Amino acid sequence: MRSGAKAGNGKDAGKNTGKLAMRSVERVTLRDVARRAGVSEISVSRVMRQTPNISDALRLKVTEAADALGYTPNRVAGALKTATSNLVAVVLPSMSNEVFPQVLDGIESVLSGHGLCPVLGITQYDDDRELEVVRELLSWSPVGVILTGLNQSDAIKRMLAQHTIPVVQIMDVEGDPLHAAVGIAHGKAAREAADLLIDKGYRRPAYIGAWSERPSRSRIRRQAFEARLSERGFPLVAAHISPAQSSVETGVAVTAMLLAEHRDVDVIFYANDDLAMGGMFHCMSSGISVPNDVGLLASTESISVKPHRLNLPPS
Amino acid sequence: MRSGAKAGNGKDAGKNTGKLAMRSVERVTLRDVARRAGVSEISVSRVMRQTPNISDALRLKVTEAADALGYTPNRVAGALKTATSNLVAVVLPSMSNEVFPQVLDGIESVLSGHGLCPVLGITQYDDDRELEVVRELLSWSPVGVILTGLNQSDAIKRMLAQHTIPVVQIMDVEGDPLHAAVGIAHGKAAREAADLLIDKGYRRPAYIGAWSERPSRSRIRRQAFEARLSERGFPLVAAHISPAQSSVETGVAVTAMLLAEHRDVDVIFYANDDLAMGGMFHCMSSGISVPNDVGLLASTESISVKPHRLNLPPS
DNA sequence: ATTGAGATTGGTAACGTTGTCAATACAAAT
DNA sequence: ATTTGTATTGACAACGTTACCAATCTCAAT
Repeated sequence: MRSGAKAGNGKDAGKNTGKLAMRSVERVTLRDVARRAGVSEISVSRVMRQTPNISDALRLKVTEAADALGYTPNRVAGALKTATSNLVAVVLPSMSNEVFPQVLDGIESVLSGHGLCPVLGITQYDDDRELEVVRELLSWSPVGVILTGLNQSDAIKRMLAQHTIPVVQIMDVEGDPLHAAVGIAHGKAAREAADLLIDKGYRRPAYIGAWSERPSRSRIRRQAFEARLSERGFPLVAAHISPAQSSVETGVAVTAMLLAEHRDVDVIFYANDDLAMGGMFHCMSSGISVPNDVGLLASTESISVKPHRLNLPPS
Repeated sequence: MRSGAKAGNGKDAGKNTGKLAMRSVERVTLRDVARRAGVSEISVSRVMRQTPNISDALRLKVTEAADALGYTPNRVAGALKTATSNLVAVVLPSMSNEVFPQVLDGIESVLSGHGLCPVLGITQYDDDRELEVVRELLSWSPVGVILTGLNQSDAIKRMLAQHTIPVVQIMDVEGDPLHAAVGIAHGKAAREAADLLIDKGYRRPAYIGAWSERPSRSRIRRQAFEARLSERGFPLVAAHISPAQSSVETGVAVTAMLLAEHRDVDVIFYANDDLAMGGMFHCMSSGISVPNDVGLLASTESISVKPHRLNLPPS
């Protein structure tokens, strides 16, 4: 597969004398730039890194030589020496749920503003895979890790403890973060949703979920929702959790089924956006008026942040 | 901001004697594992890499020591030595358009099956940013690069020419790829769409786009669509390209506006899924029957692949 | 002129790994 | 017993960069 790389290492001694760099087999290094500029390697390094206290003369010589040679710094070497990088490990469970691309988009835009690069790992909600992914990403000495959810396996926590980099856990804040958590208080949000529905006068609520509730966060939302409804005296009239993957189509199908079986339902709480969108489609195409005939609710977001807890030894 | 990392480097000389690794300040290296296992560093390296010709005795000693110390290989050092990595640079213009998360999902799943990691860069459709992103990602010695579209700037092409890694350009195949292209033949697809509509009997087609047609691919689709319609004798009746960002809401609004102004339109071709979904919503909520009153079409995908052209010097 | 405090440059030695070349062990073939 | 071959292990030197000391050099104050 990766053959062909054995490219003839032979006689490439000819210097680039022209202006445009020819295809160079050997990588252009600091040494090459230094030689061409007639300065030391370390000086080139400093110019490239914008270190303070560089004379204009030196800077000029170096940038000229670097441009001429088409020099690209080798961060791998730099990272080895400094034991840091500009990489941030980002571990997400999936890209199918619409929320994760959005989250990733946000992560990327903030990171890139700080000169950092996200390295992506996707676990497919599989704990073993998550361990592998984290191990893989940690081997690149990232400066930080972003994980999804608060309940990583002990193996992962142990592995993270070997490093001193900050860990941010996203999507959930109801629990104990390793360092910091940013996300949704799912239980609180679901209770607020229940309160909202009841306060609005709905009395016969139903719930629709999908895909065996893989992200445990959706299970937490459902349970909190259910519990709060019961507390308030208006328990769930119906609930259907489809084994199918969450999607607009699933939302259409399950909504149709549920409303057919339970004509008295007056509001439906959906596990996520896709399903709710499907519900909306079903109602629109069936002449069911929303929210007059049936109310639809996808989620109440109540984002909060747990501040970074410094990782100090218990004193 | 990134303070606090200056953590006391002091007296942590105590060996890990317990079973659970304590927070170790120093990184565990091959050397540590080797010492503990009573073998050479290179042997540890070989065991970790599953090199052939290793005795079971050695393998056992090494894995035992590695587990005990919680060793994680340092790929940065490995990458420096071997001048290769398991990273693949992935450069996308955006995460907002639903297609890119899907593409990224596909990329990640295939890559991870081969032990590769995507490193992500997002350009926001900005050529300067694309150059920066590519430079940044190349500095990590990826084994390959995935770019979006076929029209990168010359600066980028020159930079890529410095390396010998394969470049895959996605989303478009109508043009000359650097090495290989995988994507949609946009012009062909749009012409087929035009044919399809006319063959189905539609006679008064309209077009809806958004966001100033930022990805030039959508402009290509529109132009090809328009041209083909004219060829067939049924030119566009109306077109509206919203300055707003493409979204379901924009789709609703623009569809409403267009249908109000042009009651005779019998089919609408949308620049993308989001807009079409908005159009669908508008029709459903306005009692317009699809496809009886108006037909809606988002895209005809006609994926093709240009095979890898080996990067040989002209002979 | 002399001194001293920056500012500016360079030399050297790592960082943790792996390719290359040897060295050893051990079995099979003579 | 000797040779040959193969399986297994090790020593050493890089990979390209940067941290850590020096070594100059400049310029103003003594």
